[in-house]
Amino acid sequence: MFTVKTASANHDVVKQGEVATNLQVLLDGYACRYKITAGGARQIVSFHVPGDILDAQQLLLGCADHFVQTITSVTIGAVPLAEFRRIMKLRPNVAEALWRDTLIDASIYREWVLNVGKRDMTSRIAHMLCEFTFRRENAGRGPPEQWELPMTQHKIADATGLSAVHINRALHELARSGVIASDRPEVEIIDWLQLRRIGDFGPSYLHRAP
Amino acid sequence: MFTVKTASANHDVVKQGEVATNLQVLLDGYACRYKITAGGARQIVSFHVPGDILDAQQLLLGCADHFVQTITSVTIGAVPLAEFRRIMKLRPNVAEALWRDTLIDASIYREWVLNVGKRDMTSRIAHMLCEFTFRRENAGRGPPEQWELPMTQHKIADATGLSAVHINRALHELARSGVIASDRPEVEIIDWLQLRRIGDFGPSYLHRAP
DNA sequence: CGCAGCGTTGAACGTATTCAAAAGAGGTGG
DNA sequence: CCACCTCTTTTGAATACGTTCAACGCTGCG
Repeated sequence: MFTVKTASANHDVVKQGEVATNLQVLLDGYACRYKITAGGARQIVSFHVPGDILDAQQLLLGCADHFVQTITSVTIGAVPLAEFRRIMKLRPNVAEALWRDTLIDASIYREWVLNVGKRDMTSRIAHMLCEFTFRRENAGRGPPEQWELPMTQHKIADATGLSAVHINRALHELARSGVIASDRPEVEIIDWLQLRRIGDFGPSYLHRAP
Repeated sequence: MFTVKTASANHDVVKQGEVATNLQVLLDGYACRYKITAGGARQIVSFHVPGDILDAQQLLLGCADHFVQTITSVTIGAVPLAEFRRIMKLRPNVAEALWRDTLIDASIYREWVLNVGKRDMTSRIAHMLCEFTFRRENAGRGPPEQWELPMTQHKIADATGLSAVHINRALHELARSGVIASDRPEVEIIDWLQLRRIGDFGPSYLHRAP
């Protein structure tokens, strides 16, 4: 038993401090998870593609300690928490699958800490592009060679801990060196292997099929 | 049924690429979890205090995608994985508790992405000190006012994405402004509230008792 | 048409890094 | 007990990377 709802772009579907009543699954569109400092600076901590669970945390941890915002218009499947807990009792496999999902999320966060903490501007952005490309394809959203980048440069900046100005320059730099082609908003990966090399990207941390 | 072992400081107890045969629990001492870039740069993604599970990930996700290294000499409890899986089948509560633990880990990683991505030098270091102080006390390792800092400045640098030189300067800066006293290796928190304010630290993301 | 958000560009600035060098602390062996 | 080695901390100076500020063009939408 679940309901389907839609939301427009740039809308918070999970709010900090809120106690969830539903388990939300992203069915179509893209979203991002972010936190804010006391000073109001915003850091995107993950991107989400169709198939991702948006608030697994609330199942066991009370209220949300962050926000989840839509990037595009989305459709979301919502299962009442009580209902979901009942299913988990009945089918331990479901609980185990969710737990596995949580472990993968944690693995991705670790990679992001590394990305934001230790890689330089170009590498950092390339890595982010690689991850999104990979997950996008993995979610069955079309081939990795050419696709429309759903997020603004400002959002990429918030995700990489850089300024929007630099994202712009780095994207042009990558285009000038022939790794990507960027007639916005279309992004074309021209040299996937080179992009992976620049971004120091190895997909093993995503724990998906090779 | 579990065995207890010891390890000296700066020893890898979980290695990247290794498939675990045991579930390891830190019983005494401190440890850190880290990843490395292709260029050899190292980023610590979490610190660990007694009571923490060091390789919950391997339960469901095959081989480790990172390292766990001891900071001090430690004692570790090890439960064979097969044994542990049997316990989980028998007692769903244990599995749920572990899952909950994984969710908290993920929450901490999110905070670290924010910390490394968006906070300035001083705030970043103060936040790290706050978190460690809080978790240390929460693990029953003595009062938060005064304690020995187990990690070197180099490790703090690796954890915050800064250089060791800057950690040194920032620590002195914090000492000069009277927030901490640092006659190394003893650290004394003089003004806990001020340190929290500087570090923009709110413990809710740790999901512990207030 | 006019407004708002996004992308683009240049120049000045600032923060943190890097390099280099030396002093202190702890451990080991002669 | 002292000499020596290594690791950590400390300090200064030059450098580099990314930020900030400001302004303008573009596009889509009301």
